[in-house]
Amino acid sequence: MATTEAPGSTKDRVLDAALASFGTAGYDGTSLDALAVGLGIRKQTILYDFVSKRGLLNSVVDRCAGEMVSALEEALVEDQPDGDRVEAMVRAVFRVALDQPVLLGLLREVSRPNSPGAQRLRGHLEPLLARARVWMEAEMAAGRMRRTDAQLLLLSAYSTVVGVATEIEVLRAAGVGPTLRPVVQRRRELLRFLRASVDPAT
Amino acid sequence: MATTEAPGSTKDRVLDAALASFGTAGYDGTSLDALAVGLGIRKQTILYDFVSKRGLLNSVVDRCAGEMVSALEEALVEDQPDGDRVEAMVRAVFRVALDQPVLLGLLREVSRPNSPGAQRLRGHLEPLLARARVWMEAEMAAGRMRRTDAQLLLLSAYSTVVGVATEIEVLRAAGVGPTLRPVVQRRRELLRFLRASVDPAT
DNA sequence: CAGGCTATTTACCACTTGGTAGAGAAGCGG
DNA sequence: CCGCTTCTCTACCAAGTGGTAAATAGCCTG
Repeated sequence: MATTEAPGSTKDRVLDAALASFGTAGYDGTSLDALAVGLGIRKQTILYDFVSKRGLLNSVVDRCAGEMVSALEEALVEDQPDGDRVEAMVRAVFRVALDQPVLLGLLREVSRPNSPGAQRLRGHLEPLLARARVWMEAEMAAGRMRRTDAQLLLLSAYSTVVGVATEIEVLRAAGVGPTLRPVVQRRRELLRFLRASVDPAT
Repeated sequence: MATTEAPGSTKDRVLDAALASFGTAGYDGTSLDALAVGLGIRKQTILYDFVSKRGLLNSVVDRCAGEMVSALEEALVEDQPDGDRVEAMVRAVFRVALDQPVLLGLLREVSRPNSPGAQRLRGHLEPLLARARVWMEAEMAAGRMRRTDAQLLLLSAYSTVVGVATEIEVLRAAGVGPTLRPVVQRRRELLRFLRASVDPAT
């Protein structure tokens, strides 16, 4: 009856492996057979739980988007009086991303338009984006935030996060160890950008 | 005897179509059959010119990297006395990217490590990066540039460019037309970041 | 016209893909 | 022990994959 799956269950292990494979090899580059062999099970066991490859992708996206969204909501609940809610969100996103780098791979794979799962991801993120948009517009109307295009600003921030994925991977490919520095630097950069776009002065 | 192919030739048309397909559908998501049908030719005609699918990808990467590199070299030759060579390079990259957005798709596809073609792209870009690195280190030694990690700075800039690809695509997916604004904004942001990292003061 | 060279075709092949059908197996309440 | 459900397996399939072999057509040169 429990909708949550015990960690370590077959279903959960499949989700983990699929997340990793989709994120690194891409959707088309992932074969159910290879996935199953890697887990020591048969492909049909995967299909029993997820019906189809597409269904598997959807489940992976759902789980990841869920984690991301709940992390964001949590960051928003910590009601800093009016203390930088923006900063809290950015930090939350980067924390999740650093805890589970594989998530970034999936995010990038799924951020490609026409990619299966792109639409599904949008479905998860859209309400959050909408909330952020109306909040920003309220702030702007109240003069606590500089007038700017909320939609554009949010999407720019989003693409920066996805860019971090590329950055980490490129760095690793260039031989630079998985240092924390560039990520921190980039977070600082993003924050500065957001603040500059938001500061009522200027 | 000419190594360059007349535009409009079959080989060139294949390269164009392959670039588009690799950039949007990805390498694994591209089938030679589909590619051929789209061009009104037979798959084996493609294989005649490029030997294998991998060879086709290599040729596409070679051509694109060539355009990018020559654009950069050209920007460097315009010897602004010591006038922002950095700015000239950034502008050159963005100009190429805007003229041929499909290029960004490929760049992103190929920026994934373990991706076929990633290594090849690195092979093309490495000498350029090396040159930039030694130049920056000379500048730093001369005190005309703030001490910083050249490698890290360059890779960060690179990932920003790739990020533009994501951004454009995400914007389009979100219904925002292919506006120029966010790209310009992002270029300005990158320039500011580079200048800040480079300014001897601070 | 013969003979080679280039370009494109038809015909096939071995293999992998995602997906279906159905058989066991393991547990569990009666 | 029975019957039911849940899960995993073996066996198989149709479609599509990249790739090979060989035939055909055009074209230029001798």
